[in-house]
Amino acid sequence: MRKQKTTKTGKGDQTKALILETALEMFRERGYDETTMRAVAQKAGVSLGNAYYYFRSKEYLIQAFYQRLHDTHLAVVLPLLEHEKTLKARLLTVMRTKIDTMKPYHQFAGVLFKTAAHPESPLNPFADESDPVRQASIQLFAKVLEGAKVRIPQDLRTELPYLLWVYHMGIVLFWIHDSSPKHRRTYRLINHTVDLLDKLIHLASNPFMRPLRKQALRLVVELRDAAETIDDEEQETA
Amino acid sequence: MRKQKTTKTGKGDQTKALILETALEMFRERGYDETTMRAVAQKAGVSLGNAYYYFRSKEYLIQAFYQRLHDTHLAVVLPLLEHEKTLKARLLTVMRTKIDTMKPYHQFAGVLFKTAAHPESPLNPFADESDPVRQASIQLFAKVLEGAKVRIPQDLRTELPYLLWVYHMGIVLFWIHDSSPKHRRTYRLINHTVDLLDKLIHLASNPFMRPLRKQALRLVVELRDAAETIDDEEQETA
DNA sequence: GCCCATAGTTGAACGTGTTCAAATTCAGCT
DNA sequence: AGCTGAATTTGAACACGTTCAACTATGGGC
Repeated sequence: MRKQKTTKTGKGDQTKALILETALEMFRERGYDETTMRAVAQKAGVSLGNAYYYFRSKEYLIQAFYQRLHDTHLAVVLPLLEHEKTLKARLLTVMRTKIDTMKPYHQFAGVLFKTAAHPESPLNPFADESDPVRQASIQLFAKVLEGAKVRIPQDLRTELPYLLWVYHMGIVLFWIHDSSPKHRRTYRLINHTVDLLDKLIHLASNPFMRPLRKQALRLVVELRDAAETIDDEEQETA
Repeated sequence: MRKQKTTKTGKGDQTKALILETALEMFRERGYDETTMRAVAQKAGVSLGNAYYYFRSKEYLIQAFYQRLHDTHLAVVLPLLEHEKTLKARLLTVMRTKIDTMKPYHQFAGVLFKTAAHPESPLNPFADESDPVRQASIQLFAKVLEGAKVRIPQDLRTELPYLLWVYHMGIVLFWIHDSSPKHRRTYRLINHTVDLLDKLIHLASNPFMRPLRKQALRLVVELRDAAETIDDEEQETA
């Protein structure tokens, strides 16, 4: 009675998937701005209005892009992580493969951040606790930590996945702006920052750093909570 | 012969200023998205095309907003700085007045960052070495440092104005997203981060931190240089 | 077999930012 | 006074994202 709705929602899902595939393909080939909703609809063989029936706006197509990207990255990085035991090596692997995965979308990614940085945008990666992609991404950094043979105090260990995710967002932001050949600058930045991060984490784990560490972590928690509460009222307005 | 071109460029400057004033006023009252170029042109008493003759795009109107904001902030903060002697107090003063100054534009500011975060945007505050507003803003933090009675090693002292500017950008970013009453959260964040920054600067100035400090500063310089070189090729395309 | 609520689909229409060829004004020159 | 080229100004036109009232298909209930 409630399970056998094969056609009811089935048709819609199919059309939605078709539009999404078409859009992502065109984004990859021509970039975001150069891909019009009309062109997507036409190539997908549906009407313009139909595309808007499934995606409230052009921006919402980007959310699907986030998801796709993360899945691809996971598939690449998880097997590689099994061979790396130190925190530094594991972080390096994650960051390098992340950039590798994003490469085909370099042009497209610029727009991604432009819209994501807007507070009212539904794509703002810092808002909306329930965003599954972000949670999954933070989860990956938790896994990076778990598998590493390193002693880290519990208070820091709790917040580190989130902090590493923020760091990783920073690297991505740099990569978006990086027009050097083969994005060498970004890879070099990853090498340097991971090395530095590794040292900082060890320093912060030192017992005599405890008071300063505690203070910094309190701040981090406050920031994170604020980010999650923010923009709540704007859901109604939209 | 070359000084007396009163009317030649004078007329244009006048029209340009008129359009700008009108636009900023409407931005403040209705927000950026709700202010159309047509409305600006009409209120300014010029044609739509004329507005585009002086401002290549709607975004270019924002650049003037940056400038205006900084000038206002300077006028407020410079007198106040004369009474503050410690680094911490001086930083607090600068940051608090910054938010005070921006308050009337809270809604508008969201869009500002949205466009500014786009790598190809002419407003990207990290690109374009020659951006005068950014230089002036960094200069303010240099002044904050100069007037403070604190011993800081030369290598750090050189980079600190830039680093403080980046920090200040982070606070502004938070403020844009902050919908708490009277932006209390932002002011609280400023209190906490300035306190932390003060401690970190003292820690980093400690002789035994020298190697780590050197490494971190090398990274900072590289990042800064990269940001300045970036997006150069895109000037042609635009 | 008919009905109807719901899911799905359509394309015209709106308002927007932006472009551009043409018209107009203006200062200096003859 | 008239000419010339540059600066300025115009408004129609374009392409786009988005909305919406209307239409069609579908499948479960009688």
